[in-house]
Amino acid sequence: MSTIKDVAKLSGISRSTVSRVINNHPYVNEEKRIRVKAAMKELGYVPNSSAQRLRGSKTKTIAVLISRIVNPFFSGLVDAMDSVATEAGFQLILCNTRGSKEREMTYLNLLRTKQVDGVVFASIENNWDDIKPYLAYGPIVLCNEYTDQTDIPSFRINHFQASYEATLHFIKQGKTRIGLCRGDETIGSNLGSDREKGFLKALQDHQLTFNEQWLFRNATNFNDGRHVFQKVERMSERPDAIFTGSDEVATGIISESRNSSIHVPNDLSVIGFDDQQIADVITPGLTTIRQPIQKMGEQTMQHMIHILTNQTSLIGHTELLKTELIVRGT
Amino acid sequence: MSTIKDVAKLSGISRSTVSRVINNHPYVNEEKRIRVKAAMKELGYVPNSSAQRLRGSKTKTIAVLISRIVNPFFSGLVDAMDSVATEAGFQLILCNTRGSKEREMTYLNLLRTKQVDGVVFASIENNWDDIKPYLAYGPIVLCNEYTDQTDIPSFRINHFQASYEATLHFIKQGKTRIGLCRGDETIGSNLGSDREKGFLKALQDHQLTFNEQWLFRNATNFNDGRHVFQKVERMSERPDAIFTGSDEVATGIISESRNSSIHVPNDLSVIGFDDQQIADVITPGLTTIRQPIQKMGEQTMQHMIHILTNQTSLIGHTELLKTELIVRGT
DNA sequence: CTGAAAGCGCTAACAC
DNA sequence: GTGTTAGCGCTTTCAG
Repeated sequence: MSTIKDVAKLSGISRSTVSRVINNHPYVNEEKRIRVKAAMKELGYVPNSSAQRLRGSKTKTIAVLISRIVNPFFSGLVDAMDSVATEAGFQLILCNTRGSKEREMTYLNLLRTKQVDGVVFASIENNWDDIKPYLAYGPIVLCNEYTDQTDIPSFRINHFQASYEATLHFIKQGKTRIGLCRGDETIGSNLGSDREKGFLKALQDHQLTFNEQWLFRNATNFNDGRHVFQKVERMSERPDAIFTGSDEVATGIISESRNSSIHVPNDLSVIGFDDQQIADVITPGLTTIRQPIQKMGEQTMQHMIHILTNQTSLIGHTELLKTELIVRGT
Repeated sequence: MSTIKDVAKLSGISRSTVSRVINNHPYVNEEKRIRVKAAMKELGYVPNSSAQRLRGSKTKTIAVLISRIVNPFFSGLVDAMDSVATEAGFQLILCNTRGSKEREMTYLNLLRTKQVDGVVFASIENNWDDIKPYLAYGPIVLCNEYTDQTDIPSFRINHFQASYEATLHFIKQGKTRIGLCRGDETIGSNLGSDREKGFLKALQDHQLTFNEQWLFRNATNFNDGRHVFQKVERMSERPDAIFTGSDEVATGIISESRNSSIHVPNDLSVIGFDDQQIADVITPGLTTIRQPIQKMGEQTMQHMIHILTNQTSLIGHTELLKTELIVRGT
């Protein structure tokens, strides 16, 4: 493994000038620049990034925290972020927390140990109070998630409103016994509770009462959806519509309904969230709320890179992206 | 940001001993160990990983190359690898090549610049000749992909055989005009060509001829599947069955067929690859070849970590995992 | 068991 | 424009 010293020796030029060539400094004699480049090529020299990092304390690496990469919502987000990051010369460390608070803190420590320049939270497990101290070590940007305990930048949709609209759609269709699936109750996040509030507000605005039995907690994936349906099946008083927090859950419900006499959408309407590929392909087509996933990921990463590049953060900058209700068969 | 020097000063103990405490060396006086730990805590000290890397030339980081994270096959693979890596204290850098040779080489350079300890190829774009030289900088392990140009470890299925079996299934059902979708033609990879060979061998063994028109190249995602169907629709002599390289492509074909008079599976049978969630949910259910994605990812990462930990590689070790034909409606 | 000291490879003043 | 030099923060001989 050759070092800058070897290049200097071979080319007969000092280390500092070699370094200048590496970093494209101006004011380097053209002839020497060529000699240095030739030596670098001959030795197959590449700068050692650990040394550069130690010296410059920049890693050109960003940690992206998500709960499950296999969820198309998150892989879409990561994909969008990756495009922007790559373009700007940054790498991404994949931080798949699997919903674990401990793992989230472990990843957050990458910031303290200078292994990453910044952290993007696309899912959030811990209370903000526990995360806040890490702001001292580098920028943190939120994507999708948010909390009223802080005003750091967040790129997301208005979950209250989206939820209100979905519920309203049910009501307009004459549904009166409307249920709700929500995800885990993360203390530090307002996402789930805002969705619940929007849902309840819509019911309240139309004089509908809510049966607590129709609130399904911790429903986040396909199998959870199947279990939700099984529970519904066993109920004496069943909901006639369910607003789910994700297309995966909704798909699980629809899939499981096929083994039963309860018909979707005649007996049970379903609305999903995200507008994933599957929503368009399943029969009946899944009515769902489309999130601008790509835009959300791109804007988040652009902002992070802006902070990292210009050292200035737009504190309190919250970008609210538009959602759209996609009406299909369910 | 406090350093080892600060800890040494505060505790009144030398840097070397502090370092020993950090690294859990034996032979450190218990009382001193406690004093050091107290000082570390008081200062909120964390070792700077760039310095550790520079000194020790270990990064505890592995690069995973895939072509598209939004493909459920790859996100499943990454998820499995991540579990194993995290468990062993390694991080993953996500290398989404998007099918670009250049980007693949850029990522491969992480190995040269000592930013990662090893590289896993779960997709491969360049010719092996161009990748080979990088073996000098660290271990490379293949997952899913392979090439006969090298015998480095590979964890994968037998694509020839899987393809043969799928084609045989069509033949047993009385199909005679069988088409094939394959992905990009990567020079360095045998995957696509082996699938094609298995397919052709099955036809040949049953005295069926192959119409070149029914070979669809560069079909890798949902939209490609839709285009394939559109092409089929315009043909005067249509295939009565298509073996696709992925469930995504198959889903695209089925989805597009709904706007046409060609009925799946009556007029056109389809077999997918991977057995993704969607195969079970779509109607009609998609017949497909199940790959042991999780096991493949886990074994690959276990092997990589084994190499990194024990400095020994099982050259020529190819693990062939079992596939299973899942028969559904198409 | 512990401390002093020598670097790992690189960059950035600083002087020429 | 260019070379000399002093570290960045850490680990690891090598003596004690």
